[in-house]
Amino acid sequence: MSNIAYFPARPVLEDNKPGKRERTKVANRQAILDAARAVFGELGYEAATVRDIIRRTGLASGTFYNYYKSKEEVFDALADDGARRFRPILRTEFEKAVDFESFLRGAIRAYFDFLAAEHESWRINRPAGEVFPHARATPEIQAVFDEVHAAFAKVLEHDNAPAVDLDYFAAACIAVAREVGDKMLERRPVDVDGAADFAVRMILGGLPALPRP
Amino acid sequence: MSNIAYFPARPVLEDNKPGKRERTKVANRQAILDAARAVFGELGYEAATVRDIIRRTGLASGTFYNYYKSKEEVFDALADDGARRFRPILRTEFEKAVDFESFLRGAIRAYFDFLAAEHESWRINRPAGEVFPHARATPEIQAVFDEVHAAFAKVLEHDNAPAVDLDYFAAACIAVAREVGDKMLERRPVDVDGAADFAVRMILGGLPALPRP
Amino acid sequence: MSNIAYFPARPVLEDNKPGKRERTKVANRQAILDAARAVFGELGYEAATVRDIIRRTGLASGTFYNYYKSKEEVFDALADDGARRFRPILRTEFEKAVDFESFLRGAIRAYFDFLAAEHESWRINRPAGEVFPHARATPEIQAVFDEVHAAFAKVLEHDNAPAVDLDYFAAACIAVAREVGDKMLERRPVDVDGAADFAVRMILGGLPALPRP
Amino acid sequence: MSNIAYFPARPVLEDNKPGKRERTKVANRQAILDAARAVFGELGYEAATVRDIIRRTGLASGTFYNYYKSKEEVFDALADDGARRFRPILRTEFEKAVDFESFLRGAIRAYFDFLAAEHESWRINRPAGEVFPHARATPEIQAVFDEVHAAFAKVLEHDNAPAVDLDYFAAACIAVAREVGDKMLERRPVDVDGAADFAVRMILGGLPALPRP
DNA sequence: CATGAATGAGACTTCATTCAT
DNA sequence: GATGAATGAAGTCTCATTCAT
Repeated sequence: MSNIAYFPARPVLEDNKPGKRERTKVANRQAILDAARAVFGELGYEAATVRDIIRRTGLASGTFYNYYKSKEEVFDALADDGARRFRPILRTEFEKAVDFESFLRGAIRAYFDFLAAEHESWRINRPAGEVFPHARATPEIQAVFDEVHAAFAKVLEHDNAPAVDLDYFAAACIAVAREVGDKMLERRPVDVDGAADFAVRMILGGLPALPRP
Repeated sequence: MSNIAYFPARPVLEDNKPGKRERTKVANRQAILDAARAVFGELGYEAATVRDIIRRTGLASGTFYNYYKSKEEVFDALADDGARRFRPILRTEFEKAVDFESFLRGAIRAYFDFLAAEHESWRINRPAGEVFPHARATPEIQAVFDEVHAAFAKVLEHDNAPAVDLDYFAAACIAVAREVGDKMLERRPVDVDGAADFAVRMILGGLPALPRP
Repeated sequence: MSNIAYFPARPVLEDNKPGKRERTKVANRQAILDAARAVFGELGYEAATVRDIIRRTGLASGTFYNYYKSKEEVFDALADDGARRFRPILRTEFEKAVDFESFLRGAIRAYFDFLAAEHESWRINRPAGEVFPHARATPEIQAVFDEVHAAFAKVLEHDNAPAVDLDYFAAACIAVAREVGDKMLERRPVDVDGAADFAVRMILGGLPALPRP
Repeated sequence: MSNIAYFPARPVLEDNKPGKRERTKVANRQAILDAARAVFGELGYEAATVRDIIRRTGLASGTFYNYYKSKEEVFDALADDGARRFRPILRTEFEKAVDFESFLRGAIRAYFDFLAAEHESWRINRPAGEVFPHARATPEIQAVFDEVHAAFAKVLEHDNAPAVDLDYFAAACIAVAREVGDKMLERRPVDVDGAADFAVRMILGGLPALPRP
């Protein structure tokens, strides 16, 4: 069933395929990222040490520092990574949307799907009360927030919706999505549809609009 | 309206005049708490060390351990302290409330007032992106959440409001309050009334109910 | 023959004798200094590491840092120590002197005696070409130089000697003393008298005044 | 006057036009030397690392090791370089000399000229108290010292001067030259003539012979 | 109880050097 | 011969915690 080709040691450089060096570099960077994700997941950000991450990669200690300067830097790389993967998804939702409601529904649904998929890597053993990693404001994460903000502005304008305090509103929406998403992950089975429906109704109509369980 | 049993008030000493030993002990404990608040404020929780706290205290290093076992413990004491001071306020609002709306408005307003007052102690120099200290789920903070939860349940029942997913709802409300509160603190002048109005409307009616700026 | 009193464990604090704590502190500081002297002697300044010094003291690694911040700092302490011990000797010579010649002779003689006495601690295994530790300009060493300078000025003035470029002259005298002293230490037996006589004559009369061997 | 055999001159390539590989090799070696000079000048010998030198070179780290085995080796190459350039100068002075005085004057003058010319490369940013690089006794530097020693012996013998302790004397002369030379470099404007005159008189006649400023 | 020096584990980091490309 | 990433030994130093005074 497997048809994975086993590459011979000597890299073929016919076209502009990267040489072996380049490939190990990429692999190492990824290995560090993976190890870091696992370690942060198990110990939480604070308790984790660079040492722990290194140990898990199997690389030499010095190698870590060829890629990242500190625990903080890997962490941000990790966070950015998530944000960077989410942005195109968000953009797609924006493009598909016809009005605010459809955008909101699509975005939240996409976010919850994303959360559920990422869940495994992050949720394991996180010390109670430790902050969700994406809570840190890396530039990439900030960009996502900004994008949400901008999308809201555009879509609401398109709807000829009356002006609101967009700063507060976007913050509140993100907060609702984050918190409900968090709670969603704690339930079994994980009910993305239900959670998304709740969050959307909450934002669009507040308490009276909430679904009856 | 309220018949929730609270923890007993701090026992009042007969003559209200603690002996010397007692006074020193209380003073030391307070000194540590104050130093810790300042240090956490300046360095953030992670970067702060027990050493830093001790240094600022002026006490001997060993003395610290007569009061707290670790940085985490002081932090929790600090957080609990906030929660413990907020709980009676919350309780008062609960007692004054006549329906859900009045409770929500009162509670949020009280929370924002509380935030604004505490602001000074916490906000200074916090590294960008660091999590607000009250984000940690200490028992005392959890108790506040639980209390909100319970109060919501009672008040909504009293209103004969239709059932909702209280867990999601309370989480969402707290999230909105927290986030809008945070944003409020960033604006000058700090507008408690406006922020509270926004949060309440958001929760009660969602987007269509929001105030026009 | 020995009448050294063995002090009981419990320190007697009748008068202001230092307690045990104080005494270990002094002892530790001295132990570090001694270890450092030995290590610098054996490995040279550059090759020596803080670790080496610690190892030799038998103290815990952290203890070192309770006393000195770095290798450099111990080194300077060591150098200062020498300078600090030499200054009173120099002063005495200054006070005994009746003219420049007697001061010069006394000072150089004292310096060479000092060198010879210190010799043992420093000379062992010093890598060829490594600089003599007193070559570093610590404040205390600078003070000795300044004192020589000042003494020269005073004594020459007292002699009604014609003005010379004191800066060059003092530097040259110190250089001669240092270098001849160094060479002196390499010979067996160490001939302090001969070396001092050479240096003094060199300074007072140059080549024609030198002793015939 | 001189019949001292010197090391052979650098072999002149037949066509004076090195092949490409040869040119690169020479250029790299020189680049490393230049970078090292700069780095030692800026950081001092001890603080400087091979890394620093490589970085400044722009070469790959591995390349360094095709030329030198260690920081020490480059340093010695650098020092030797100075000594090697100075030796012919010294030799010329020796050949021109008619007696001790003329040799001494010529040699010191030449040394101070040399110092003043080299000054720029070395003096910049040298940490206070760090030793002048040529203080290290590399073989090539030792050779200069030995040559001074030998020249002194020959010239003094030629002068039918009475025997002196040549070892002390040469050491003292070098010390005076070094120290006065150092001080000379600190003054503005740099007065080579004055400094040389001072050093020569000091050696030839001691204090009474010094110039009045 | 307060004190504060000693402890030593261990985190962080750099560096010289190697070696596959 | 040039390259530059990987290596891992080793050094620096901090920190929480203990415990004799």
